[in-house]
Amino acid sequence: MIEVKFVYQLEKKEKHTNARLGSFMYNGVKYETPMFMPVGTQATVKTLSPEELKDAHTGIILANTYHLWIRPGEDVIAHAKGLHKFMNWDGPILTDSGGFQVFSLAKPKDITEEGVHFKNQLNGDKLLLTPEKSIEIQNKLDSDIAMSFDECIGYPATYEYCKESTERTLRWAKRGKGVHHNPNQMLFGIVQGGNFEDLRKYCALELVKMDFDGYSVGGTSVGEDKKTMYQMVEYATKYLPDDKIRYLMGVGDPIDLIENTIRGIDIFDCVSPTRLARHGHALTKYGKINLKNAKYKEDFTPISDECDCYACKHYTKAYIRHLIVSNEVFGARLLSIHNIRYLTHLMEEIREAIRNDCILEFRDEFIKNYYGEHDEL
RNA sequence: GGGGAGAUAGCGAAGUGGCCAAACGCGGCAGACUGUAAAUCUGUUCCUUCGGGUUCCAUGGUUCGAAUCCAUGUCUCCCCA
Repeated sequence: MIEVKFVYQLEKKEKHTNARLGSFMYNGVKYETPMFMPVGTQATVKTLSPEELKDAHTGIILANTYHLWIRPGEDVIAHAKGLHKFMNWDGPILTDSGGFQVFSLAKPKDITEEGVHFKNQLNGDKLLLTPEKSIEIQNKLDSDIAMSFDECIGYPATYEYCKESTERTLRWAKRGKGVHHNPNQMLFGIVQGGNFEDLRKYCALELVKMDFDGYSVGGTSVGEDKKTMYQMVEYATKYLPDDKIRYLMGVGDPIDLIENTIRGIDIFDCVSPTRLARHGHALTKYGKINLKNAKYKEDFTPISDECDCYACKHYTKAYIRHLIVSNEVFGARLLSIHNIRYLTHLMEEIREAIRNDCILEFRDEFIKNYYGEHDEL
């Protein structure tokens, strides 16, 4: 469907911080960064149609190599002429490599130099995912951005472990790059290194030497506090080239989007808007609210008066609460639509603030509202 | 009219002499969730001034001790006429 990979354009750097405004053209459409990417692990952003995603101003979406590998299998998707056709999404797609599943599913003993041994949770089969295999699968999926196969290190981790793991992740990055031949697909390297400045620096510089199409910061949002996360991001972005896109993996808390934009990140992904939605939570300017709370039982106002999403334009908190409490999927859909739109709108505001060189003021104002003295918190 | 079974927390349902303020499920209330093994998980759910107080249909009894045994009553369900 897409003939050439897209090119990131750095358009502006904010005056007082490392925040960046950028863009790229894809399929005749201009996309702007900083951007938030919803996660669609199994070739679907849970409960939402492509039309609903577009209405929520979604740019890139994510899919997952590991999950699509074990079901339906990359060949099925190749036979469908790629992920875009398979799932009817003509916007950009980024595939995660399976590196997060090393963190979430594998045990330390399952990780070897060759790759990572998994047990297929669907049928018990023994699986081996290697850097080469991950790239081969992503080639077949035909996503627009492939990720290097890495180990997402948990937190806390010792210096020795982080060093060993990060060096292996670098070797894996090199091996993956060696077998990556899809001319329509970009390949990103992933900076690991835990919360150790020298390891982050070393990893970033080594990846840059390998010349990837973009760089991401991994190993965050794995249990560390916010201060540590921001530090890890600073350690990494400092050494990444200006002309390449920077992607912070797995981060989606609203304040984290702002803080890490300030530290030079361009794109983010997170399951939180859709998962929180399925669990009954709505993101608002005045904090996260839990619609399951009894106080919304007869609240016949929208989640937000200012929000332009389908859920806010047509439905009340009381109705959505009823749906969630009744375990009706429409409730999860409405909240997913809202939460994704909330984050894409937040990114629009962030871009506007960068344009106006007032991202710090924007952050302070945001925090005042989001964490202020409001009963929603 | 005759025979049988039963009544336990908001609901369903275990428990049939002490380890019972009473399992478990549902419902209720709240919390967590960050490259999705997640429409999941956790806590809590008689009252309380946190010392304790009052409970297992009701009343009376047996017993050191009763949701549990006995008597009577009330109510419910089933079968036969």
